[in-house]
Amino acid sequence: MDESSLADAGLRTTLPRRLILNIMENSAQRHLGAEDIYRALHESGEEVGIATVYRVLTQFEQSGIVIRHRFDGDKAYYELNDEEHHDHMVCVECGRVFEFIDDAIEQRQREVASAAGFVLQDHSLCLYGVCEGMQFSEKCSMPKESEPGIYQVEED
Amino acid sequence: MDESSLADAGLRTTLPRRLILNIMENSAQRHLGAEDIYRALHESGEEVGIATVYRVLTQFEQSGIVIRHRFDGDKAYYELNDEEHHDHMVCVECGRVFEFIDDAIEQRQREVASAAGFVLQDHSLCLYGVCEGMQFSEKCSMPKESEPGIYQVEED
DNA sequence: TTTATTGCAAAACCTTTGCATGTAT
DNA sequence: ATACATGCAAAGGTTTTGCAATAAA
Repeated sequence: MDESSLADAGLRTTLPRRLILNIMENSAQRHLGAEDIYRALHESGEEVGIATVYRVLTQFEQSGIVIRHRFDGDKAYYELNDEEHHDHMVCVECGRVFEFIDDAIEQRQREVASAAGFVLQDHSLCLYGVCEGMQFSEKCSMPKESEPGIYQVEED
Repeated sequence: MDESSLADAGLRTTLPRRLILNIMENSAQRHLGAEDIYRALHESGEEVGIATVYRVLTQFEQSGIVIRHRFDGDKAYYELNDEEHHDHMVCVECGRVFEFIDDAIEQRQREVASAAGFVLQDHSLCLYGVCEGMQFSEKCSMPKESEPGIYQVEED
């Protein structure tokens, strides 16, 4: 995912767009809210308006550069679309977001949709619970989001 | 689910609470937004403030009388908690919400969580697509929500 | 130069809250 | 009588929009 994705998406290569793309690529957190990005911009001295952040994120979503999530709260979270579909687990204690892939669930969803005559376009699955780290300590000790963190469960 | 559920929940039996419970029990739509309920109240001549609607729905959720969903948009939808867990399919064309139960998916979620050391508390799964009715006509011809509409897919 | 993009402030939208009044127990 | 519930209006948080100024093509 480099800057050419902007051109590919039919978006002019502007400073705000390059900056936001950069932040999302280099953030320790894969899942960022608009306000997080706005804050990161200002912390690095870049004066980009919050309206622009929202507009850019919306354009990024429409062109497939990012995926917008709305886990459980009232604000949206954005993550780069790495073309590898995954679902999410959110720790209700520490708020951290984990990703996982499970082919059996994916397959089953297709069957459910098909059985109901539904043409499946998309889905969102989010598990809520307490992560391993928070079960035994105040501080979460699970791998950071910036580390490889996709759990692939073995098929039976 | 009758009015005694209010007492069971430790909530005083007040007019607004009875009215809202009634609307949710008798609505053709199982999934209602706060505004929908507010409108229904006013259409039947009951003067209940929108703040009360929100407060009552929050209390209902906290006492397990209703379940709050936040499908994809920015507003919340509430449905009576019939004690039978199910997931949802939302038609992106007509907006109708369908319910389904799939034990294989439920089981697999437990396995995924467990494999990640996660203590699972809850989950939300929503499939998005085009319902059968909308594939062939302008008008959706799928069973109305008020009719029995839970799709139970056979296990393999 | 032409068209898209930005910034600002204002508004839209859904939801929550403070406070005085009213109601259930 | 007491504690809880309500209505109103005001405020909260997030996201969108109008419009004049600016920058990319």
